Amino acid sequence: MTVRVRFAPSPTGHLHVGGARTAIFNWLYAKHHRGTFIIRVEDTDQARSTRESETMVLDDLRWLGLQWDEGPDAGGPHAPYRQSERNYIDVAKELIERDIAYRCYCSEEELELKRKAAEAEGRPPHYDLKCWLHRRDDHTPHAIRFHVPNDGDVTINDLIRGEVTWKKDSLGDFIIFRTDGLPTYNFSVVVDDHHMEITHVIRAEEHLTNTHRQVLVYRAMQWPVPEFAHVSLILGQDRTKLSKRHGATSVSAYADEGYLPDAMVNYLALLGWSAPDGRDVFDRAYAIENFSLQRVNSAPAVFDPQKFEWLNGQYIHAMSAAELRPMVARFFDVPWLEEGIDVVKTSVHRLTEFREALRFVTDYSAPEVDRAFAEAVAAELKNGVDDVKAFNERLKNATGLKGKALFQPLRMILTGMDHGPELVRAIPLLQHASEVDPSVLSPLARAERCIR
RNA sequence: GGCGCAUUCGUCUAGGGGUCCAGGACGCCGCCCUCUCACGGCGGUAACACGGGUUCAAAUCCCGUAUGCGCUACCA
Repeated sequence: MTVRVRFAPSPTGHLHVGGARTAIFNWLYAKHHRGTFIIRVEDTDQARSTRESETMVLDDLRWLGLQWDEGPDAGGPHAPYRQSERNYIDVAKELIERDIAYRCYCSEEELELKRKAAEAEGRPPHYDLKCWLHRRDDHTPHAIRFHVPNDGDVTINDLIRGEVTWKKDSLGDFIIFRTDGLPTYNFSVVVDDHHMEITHVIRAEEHLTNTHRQVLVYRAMQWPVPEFAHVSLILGQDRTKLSKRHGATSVSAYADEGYLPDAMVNYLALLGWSAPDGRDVFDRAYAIENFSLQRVNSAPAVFDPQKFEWLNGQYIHAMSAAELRPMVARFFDVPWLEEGIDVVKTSVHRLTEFREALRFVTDYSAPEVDRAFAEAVAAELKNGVDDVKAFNERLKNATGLKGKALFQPLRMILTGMDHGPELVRAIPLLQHASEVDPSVLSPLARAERCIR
């Protein structure tokens, strides 16, 4: 049987890192098994869902490079891929006819009162079965409930958590269709997953205790129950669920801060999953090849911005200036960008930092530099800088300065003489001329790097 | 309240009865490289929540406690 998995975002804003990780796990699982990765938009909550949000989420997914095989804009044999476009009422009607579901005419106010009374008396706040005991069928506004008999229990074998069991009497009759004519999540998700022939439901832990309701629907319809895998939550550094209070949490925010999609996929995959050989830095091909749900941790994970930034730096350092240039250009662009990137990239962890790292060239402010020093530099410059090491050596002897004291003012003078961009351009040539060894050339290059 | 899930260095984790006085990574500290800052290399710091069992042997299995989180909605 071929694996079919789906990521089902609610279009209520940008994709957040938690959702992104769930999407990544689904995608990795599908790719590993050469299966199908599907996107389905859960937009039955019309109050919160918008088409603009859907576009944003889809764009975020594309930015991450998680290409879907079926879904919005991709088509596929199991359309529609938006819940708002699917018909659910026929299934509900079938359940009513078979006396498994029933119409409920209770008002929300009435239910609210009963719930509070039950809680006050220490009883479970379950529905009191009023409309089940007095079933009727008329056109006054009503919701549809699923009847749960108080017998036996429901067990699933979660691929991440193992066996999880609930007693049926721990849950009351639940709504599958609202009065406004729209299906609830616990119902629509089952109908969708069944019609799309989803084989593995990989989703966040917050859905774990809804699963027993869904299994009941599968059983009632005599539909095959898919495999489940519930991934733990991502926490902020205060160990509460990651939210806006913790700073950037949306994928697009990280994109704006200069993080690379590959680094993000890598980091998020590491939050809960670990490579069999323990490596932290890996590309997509490696992750796909080695991914398995058995290696997904069931405990919640704290998002660590420092490690993410370090990892992003690893990607930047490993990339060539030519590869980096178009990505950096989104934030900052000059004609000599590629040469500049080449000079400073090892000191950068995020794409947005290139601007600051190259500031010494673009907008230095003329400092007070000792006149004698400036003249010494000018004199040495006349001799040329073909041998950087010798140049530095002569200058050091001439001024009696070294280290920071030497290079800071030197850099200022060089850029102050408007040689900045030319110097940056010259650096790769100098490097070449000085026969590879960076330690030989670098003094000048690195002097230019010195910002503070 | 009820039900469910979780608990290894500050953080991400390895570990699925003996090979663990617990390994790796980030961070932090130190050293090396270096005429500055980085990069890189080397080394160090630091953890099995607690209490009972089971067993010759438990981080690993079972029970309980504590703590955290989730669900218990006509949200998803």
